[in-house]
Amino acid sequence: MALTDFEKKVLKLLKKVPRGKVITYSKLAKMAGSPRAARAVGNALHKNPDAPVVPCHRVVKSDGALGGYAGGWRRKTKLLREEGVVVKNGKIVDFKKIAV
DNA sequence: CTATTGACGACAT
DNA sequence: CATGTCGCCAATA
Repeated sequence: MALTDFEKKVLKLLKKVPRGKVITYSKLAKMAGSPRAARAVGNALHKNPDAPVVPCHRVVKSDGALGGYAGGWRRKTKLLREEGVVVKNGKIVDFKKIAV
């Protein structure tokens, strides 16, 4: 998959996110070293070399919306629910409480 | 090197 | 609260 350093960093950070919690693209970008590169982060995840190694579904938008997902936001929502995250109408409930 | 694009963010309307 | 516009960064053509 020839991932770039930036993408690798993002993936690695994402792996650290505990199950049942979520993280925002911007926060991930910030940890990766570029606080405004939320889009670039999304792009990295979209390429999705993750599979079972990186929980892409735990990445959401800054306002608590799910954002996108390679397999569709429906799937993302379902996975989050499985981990104990309550999602309502495409938005995360108590997002602030479960966000890392 | 420049142009286009995309799983975003903040602000204006 | 919903939608639209501009700005952001990195990857790719």
